[in-house]
Amino acid sequence: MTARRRSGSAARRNAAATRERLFAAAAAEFAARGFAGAKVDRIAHAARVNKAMLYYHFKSKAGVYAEILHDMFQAVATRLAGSTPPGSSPEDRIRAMVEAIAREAEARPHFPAIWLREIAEGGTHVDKGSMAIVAGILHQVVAAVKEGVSSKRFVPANPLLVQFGIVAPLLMFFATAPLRRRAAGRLDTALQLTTEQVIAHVQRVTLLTLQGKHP
Amino acid sequence: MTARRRSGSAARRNAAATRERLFAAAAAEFAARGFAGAKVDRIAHAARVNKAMLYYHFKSKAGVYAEILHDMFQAVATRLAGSTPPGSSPEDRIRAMVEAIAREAEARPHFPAIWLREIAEGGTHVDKGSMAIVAGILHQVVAAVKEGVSSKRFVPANPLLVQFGIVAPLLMFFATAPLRRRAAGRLDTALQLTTEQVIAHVQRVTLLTLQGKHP
DNA sequence: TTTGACAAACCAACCAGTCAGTTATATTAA
DNA sequence: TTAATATAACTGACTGGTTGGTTTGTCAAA
Repeated sequence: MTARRRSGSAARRNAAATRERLFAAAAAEFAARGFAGAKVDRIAHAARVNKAMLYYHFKSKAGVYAEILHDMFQAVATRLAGSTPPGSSPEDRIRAMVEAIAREAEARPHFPAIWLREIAEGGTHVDKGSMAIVAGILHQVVAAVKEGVSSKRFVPANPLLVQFGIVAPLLMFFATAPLRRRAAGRLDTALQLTTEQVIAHVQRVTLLTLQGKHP
Repeated sequence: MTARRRSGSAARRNAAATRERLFAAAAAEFAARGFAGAKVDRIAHAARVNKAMLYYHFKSKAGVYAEILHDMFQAVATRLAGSTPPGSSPEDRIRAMVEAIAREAEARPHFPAIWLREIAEGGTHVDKGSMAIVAGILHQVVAAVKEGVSSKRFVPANPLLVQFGIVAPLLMFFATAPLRRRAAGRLDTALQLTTEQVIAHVQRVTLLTLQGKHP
């Protein structure tokens, strides 16, 4: 036992936990208000610590943000790598891509809104390292399409459009989740969706596009 | 001729033109930096007028923003209304929807980024009037899908997912245009795209989804 | 001479980041 | 075991700079 603490009360000092709370509060704040709209004071308040703690645990406001971005993209890349064993078919790799993004977006509620904003802003805050991870992820789609085409499983298609067809609807779906929850009452029940339905739909659309004939 | 002006020089006073410049500068600023990140001083400077002019011509920073949003959505709605005569087939209405958004996004370069951010933010800044216009646009997809299904032209599909499948890739494509232009050199030529290609692709994907069988 | 279009200067509020301390806990010494 | 010491974790209060918005006055045109 390394730390003796007063029985029945939470630890009053715990650097790792505090850092974690700051990180989570910052992610929520950035997702809801964007980098410029996010206030350090509000993040600290939500994490129940003094603002100075953010500067104790992180380099700066921009520093936390960069770390959140990196963590986000790394999570997708890791999940993707773990779900596509070498030798997977192009179809499976497309399916895995859809699922990896969707699952990670569901697990990290702030992920989609932050990514969407970053796209709107032209990736201003994305550092080299994070950019490399994203490029790596996107490259996998290019590779899968290319392989599918050369093995005659896929009709030729612009990989960038395939990208957008996967990433954009997923991000939009998960980013609008809070909005749709708020409108749940007024919303037609036919418009309510589960993650599974969304994954299945995007997988189906993407593969239809890649395999299908022109209508 | 209502205004006499010094020969060879631009009019020094022209309320309509000034207002227009402010409007355009504000749209660019909001698109590039978001509402919170946008600075009134920078907008005024870009419009080559004093900051006080923004408050002379508009109610407030939020006021200009609301007007830009309204103008944006109104433009899409108007174009859409003009391109779908009563009696159009569901297919044509889907095609028209794709084209209306794409054309208007191309005509107003700030449109996609602003819309994307607004989605990420849960429509915080969207007033009642604009919201009604958006709802009207989105309702047309619901109606087209419903009609297509009941006339056996379409396979049943969740209209919300069809929405996302249309709007999201289009917005993402046009919002990343500046980014892609910047990376033009490093980008594979195979990844370069024209508006026509994008429209055709999204139309094709959407109709494949609505007509196609499960792969 | 009146008025609409404009700018300089100003203000109060806000905000990222800092700093001089304070307190809880771990370590060491006796 | 305990007292003394060290230091990691933390806070309140502050600052310099920024920003949305206002006020007051100027100037061109009718």
